[in-house]
Amino acid sequence: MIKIGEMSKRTGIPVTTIRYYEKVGLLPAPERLESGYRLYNKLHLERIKFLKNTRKLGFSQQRIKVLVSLLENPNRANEKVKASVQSQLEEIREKRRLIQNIENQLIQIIAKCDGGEKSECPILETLHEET
Amino acid sequence: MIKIGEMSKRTGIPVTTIRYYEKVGLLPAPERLESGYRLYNKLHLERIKFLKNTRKLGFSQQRIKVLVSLLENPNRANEKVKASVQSQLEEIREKRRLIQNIENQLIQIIAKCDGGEKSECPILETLHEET
DNA sequence: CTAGACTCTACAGTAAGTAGAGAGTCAAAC
DNA sequence: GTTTGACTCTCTACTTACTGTAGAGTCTAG
Repeated sequence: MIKIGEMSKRTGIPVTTIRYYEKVGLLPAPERLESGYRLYNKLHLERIKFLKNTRKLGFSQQRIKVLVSLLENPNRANEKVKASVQSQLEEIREKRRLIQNIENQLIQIIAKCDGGEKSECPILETLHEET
Repeated sequence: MIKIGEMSKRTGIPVTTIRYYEKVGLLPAPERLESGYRLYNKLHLERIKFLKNTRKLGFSQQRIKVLVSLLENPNRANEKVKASVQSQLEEIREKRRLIQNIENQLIQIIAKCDGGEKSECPILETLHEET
């Protein structure tokens, strides 16, 4: 049984964030000492590692909640887990496409600047055009 | 001279967002009718198109403010414009790398699920591991 | 017994808008 | 002349996923 500071050290998640996860329902409320200090067990540690990993993979809290409820259900269909991660992959793919598109546009825009000392600026002009 | 609804129609930017741009200093405050209605001119139209384009390219408000101040300065060095867009490109590149990394990890994780009906779930197990 | 580290709750702030309430204004139809 | 519907105004609250701060209480080592 460990207190929140020790939990923070072991997981690398800030103390304030751990409390926040409890508040939003991603982490079950732990026991408390008489003083009100939170006391976490091994399951909480596992849960926080889970949250850390899913967060790193860009999962939204909404989607993490779905995964957590599957996690807590011993009769879960593992296909549902897979489906959730696949939806996440689709979202990420779409984001990557968007950002790649932006990257290409920026490269093209930068290429318009020839470094000339004229008063007009091809970059600013481009940024005013209709797209 | 047009009112805010017409401006919204011409630019595709919602009315509330136009007012918001004024509030945060990206768009100069326009004249007003006696009734208080905003009246925009051609320069405002140009500015909103500019904001629309830079926003589409993922520029932060902070960076857009830098560009706008260069835009407004007739003695600007065009090199500074280029430098700002190049910084933006670097940021976007970094984001793309990150998201590509996530995409690859998700693909690997999904591959671990063989669709078996067992009680253990390789995906959930992976999401509990230290990384 | 006291200093310093730790923990508690509650509230405010971040980026970049979006949505809604409630009130006032404008143009046109009747 | 009025009334209907569309438009506009300000102000506030909400969004995501936290982070930071204030002020108070608690624990532990010297």
